[in-house]
Amino acid sequence: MTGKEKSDPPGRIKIMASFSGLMQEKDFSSITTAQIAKNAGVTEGLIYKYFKDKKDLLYQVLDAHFQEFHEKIKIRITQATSSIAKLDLIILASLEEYLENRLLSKIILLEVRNSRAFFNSGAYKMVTIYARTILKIIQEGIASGEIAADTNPYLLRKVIIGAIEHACLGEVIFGKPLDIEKTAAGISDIIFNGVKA
Amino acid sequence: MTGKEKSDPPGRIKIMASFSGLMQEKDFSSITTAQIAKNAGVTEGLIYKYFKDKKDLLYQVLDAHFQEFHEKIKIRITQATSSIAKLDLIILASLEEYLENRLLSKIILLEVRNSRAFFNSGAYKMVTIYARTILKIIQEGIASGEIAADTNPYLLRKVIIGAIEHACLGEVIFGKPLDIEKTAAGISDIIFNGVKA
Amino acid sequence: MTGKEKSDPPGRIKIMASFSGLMQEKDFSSITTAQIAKNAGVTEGLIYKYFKDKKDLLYQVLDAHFQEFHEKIKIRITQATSSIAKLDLIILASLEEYLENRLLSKIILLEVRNSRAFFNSGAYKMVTIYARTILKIIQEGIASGEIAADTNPYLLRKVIIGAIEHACLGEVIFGKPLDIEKTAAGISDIIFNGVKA
Amino acid sequence: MTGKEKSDPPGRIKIMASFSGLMQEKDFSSITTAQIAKNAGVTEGLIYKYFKDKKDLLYQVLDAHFQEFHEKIKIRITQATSSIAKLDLIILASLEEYLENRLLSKIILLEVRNSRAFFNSGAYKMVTIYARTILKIIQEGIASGEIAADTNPYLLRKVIIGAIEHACLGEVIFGKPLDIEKTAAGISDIIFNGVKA
DNA sequence: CATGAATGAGGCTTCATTCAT
DNA sequence: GATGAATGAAGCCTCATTCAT
Repeated sequence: MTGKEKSDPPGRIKIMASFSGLMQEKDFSSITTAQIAKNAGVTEGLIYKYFKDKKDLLYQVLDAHFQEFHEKIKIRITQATSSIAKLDLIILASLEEYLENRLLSKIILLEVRNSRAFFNSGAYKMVTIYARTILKIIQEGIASGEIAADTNPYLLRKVIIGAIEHACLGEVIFGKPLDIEKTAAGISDIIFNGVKA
Repeated sequence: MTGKEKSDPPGRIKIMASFSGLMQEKDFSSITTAQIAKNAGVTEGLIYKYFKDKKDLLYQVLDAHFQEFHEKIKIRITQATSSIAKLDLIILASLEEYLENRLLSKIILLEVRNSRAFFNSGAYKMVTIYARTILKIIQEGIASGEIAADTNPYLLRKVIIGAIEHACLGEVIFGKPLDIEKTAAGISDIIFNGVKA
Repeated sequence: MTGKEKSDPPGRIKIMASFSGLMQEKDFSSITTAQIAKNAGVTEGLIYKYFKDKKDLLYQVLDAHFQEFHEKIKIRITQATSSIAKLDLIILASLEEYLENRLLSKIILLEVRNSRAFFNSGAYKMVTIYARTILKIIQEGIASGEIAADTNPYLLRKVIIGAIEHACLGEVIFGKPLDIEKTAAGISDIIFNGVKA
Repeated sequence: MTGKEKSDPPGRIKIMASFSGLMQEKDFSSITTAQIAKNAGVTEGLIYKYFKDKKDLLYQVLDAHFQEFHEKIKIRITQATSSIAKLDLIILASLEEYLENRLLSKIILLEVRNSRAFFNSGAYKMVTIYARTILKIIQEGIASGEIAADTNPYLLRKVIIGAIEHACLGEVIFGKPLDIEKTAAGISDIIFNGVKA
């Protein structure tokens, strides 16, 4: 329905797949166009038929992945009724996705922050939308009285996203296994109930 | 008192200063040895008299900054008595330092995660010590009954560090100003008291 | 007929030619990639599209020259019938080739010995084949009774090759002219008849 | 008696010794002044107090070694009476020295040929003297009727030196052990008696 | 739709060498 | 007699990118 997958030429698809694969193992700046092409069974030149740039390729791939990610989250949220339940779901779903989809998490956690250009990219909009979704739920929670009225919604969002991202770091960087459900529940518990005895 | 700065040759000092300065504006991989040298008023070759590598330069500079950072935090912590007060202080001090010392925060928040090599570097040990300090305080808090007994200390640490780091991101990347004290208080409030109404 | 020159891209050919030319005047380590490229009318980068290394370039060029060299020798040998006549031919042909083909002789006489890496290169195999050819002829000579039965074939080979190589040194290094036929005949006479009165 | 060893300053001696040692393992161009200095327990600058050049250092070291080498040979020769016996001795002694004194052989067999500059160096004179010694003995042999009258003495010398050097190559490059006496006897036999049946 | 030859800018690093102290 | 800080030139190599076919 996005109108993209329809008639994409084989070369384009191969390139994106190749790049996605490489991003699983290495970081952006250490992946060369030569590798991308070779890995895709395509010539280097072809990359520039479909992508303005190496960066453009990154953004387009990221875009595709993120779209999928956000779609999934939106669907799951509808299953929850209370705001807190929704946020719980987001925390859980985000952890799941981050860990399952290494490409996405690596880009969001590691790569993308390095490049100011990213923040002007289309891909960044998706991140923004994700963040806005969270913000809205928080605000609804405050409005509905579920969340304390004096809570700064922006700050809460930061704590939530920060917790999610940091919780994934060890896994993403060192490959340490992580019990997703326990972690999600724990984060949620800390943030909603506080840790004070 | 660290016994390091004493007899360091001028060139070495200039190089480190130059690099520190450049890191304020650009990210590691887009800083060239040529720039470092020019900016230091030194020849490129001299860099390799004092540093094995461009990376080695990064680590040594980071090391110096982090040492200072951790030193300050340790001193301030002693002023607090309760564990929660100590954690409050750490949150505040970390925010302050991160924002004041752009070099440090950029390296920790952005650069360093990209390089697996970093985790074998001496500089990483410092980060570990910082993390351990936080963990200890949490454990003391649990032992003393200040913090809920069923709290997972590792997870709490993740939430705290994640919150701190994420709270700084906007400032670090976009230069958005941040009210440090309010932010610190807010994070603390969320984490210790919870946001549930 | 070797099936190599057919579809070699122009750049590759130019680079090899340029390098061959430069080797005529200078020694390997004092030839720079910049010179090679300039002399070839090509950019430096292109070298690394076709050759892994500067060394790789050397080996591939050497390989091509040596192949030709050995081919010629083999053909000429068939014209001789006795073993001694064959060795005479080899001595003559080797001298001729060495002096005509400065590149080859310089590499074999001077450069190549410096680099242990050479002995693992494909080019070294060719040298081995050349040496083996000589050894076989000697052994045939011994078997057929032309050469004294108590001759150590390996040592004789050493003396032959040593004589050839040393005889060329003056020419190769100082450009002293050399009467090839007389020299060949002289070497042959010394080795086969001995110099004892 | 050469007037050198007398009051050589310690630094000079250390540098030469260090360099000699390094030449045992590596080749000239891959030994750096930094290594020489470090290995000598001296600063790089000091090298240039005593030697014009890195090359100059090479030549002076070579000179010392060669002088010793030639001295030994001269003494041994006097023990022989006939010219052929003398040449036999030279072949044997040369093989011995080459193999025992890796530095010397490596320089003569491998390094030195690469550099035209060498042939203007003082060290080259020594090689010349060595060569001239051999030539003289050959000429005496011809005059005395020991060696065939129609022998070209220059060519014979080439064959002799070529045989010696080539015989050592395998040992020097690959470390293949060599039975010196047998080899010397074999070379002598081939050259003086010929190999024709 | 795709190839593949070629570019060019610049990156990091090495090293012999000098000179003030 | 020796140090050690600093230089500068150049070397090899990498890589994103373009363009004619």
